[in-house]
Amino acid sequence: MDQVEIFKALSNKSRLEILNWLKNPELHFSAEHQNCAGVCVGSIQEKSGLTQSTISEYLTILKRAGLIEATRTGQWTYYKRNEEAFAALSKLIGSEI
Amino acid sequence: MDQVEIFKALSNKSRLEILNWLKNPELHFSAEHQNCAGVCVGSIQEKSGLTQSTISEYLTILKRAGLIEATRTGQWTYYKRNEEAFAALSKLIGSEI
DNA sequence: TTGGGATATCGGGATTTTCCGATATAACTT
DNA sequence: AAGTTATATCGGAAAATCCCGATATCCCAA
Repeated sequence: MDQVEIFKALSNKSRLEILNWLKNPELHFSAEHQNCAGVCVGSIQEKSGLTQSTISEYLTILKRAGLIEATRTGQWTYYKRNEEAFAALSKLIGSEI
Repeated sequence: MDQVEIFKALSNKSRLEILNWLKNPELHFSAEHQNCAGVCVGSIQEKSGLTQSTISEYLTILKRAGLIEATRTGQWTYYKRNEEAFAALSKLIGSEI
């Protein structure tokens, strides 16, 4: 758990927005663009207004920080939050840092 | 409470180190370089190995993010943690973000 | 097996961050 | 008033980040 990498991942308005959307996918994405594995890249990209390459990169940054998880199914990659990571981070800030 | 500003402030190894030192000043600084208002800039600078200007800037960044507080006394500025801010951030990550 | 759709990676210009040395300011001392 | 000490601010080189367009890869369908 690289603290600096996590905080860097969180140091961007667009990435915080993505994490917020993924907290309640059913609220932010239509049913056909999500499943139990998460939401696909294209839906996130479309909603964000940023380019596909940027969103793909941002999702990779969040994934490398451990904040989200990816599941590839056919040509789609579904991303969802790793809630354990957020719980651990919350605890860390509340006690260690 | 600007989330991005807070996470940017935390996105640096040296600044995280400073916050860690300030968590238990009595463990990391000699008694004559601290008081109830915190630890003075020079002591932090000396311990860090970075230059005076860099440490002064880093403390300003942490202060602007609300993570630490400054008290000027004569020619010294004492810095200490703002624990409420850390508690609030922990709560935020555990529920909002 | 070829074409198309979804995602990842590459290369890069613009901006920001990192950390420095030099200089300014502010307060104390004599 | 002049010198000293503590801190803040300025200007800048190097590195990192932001976000893009172009291209590559991967998978499915016809």
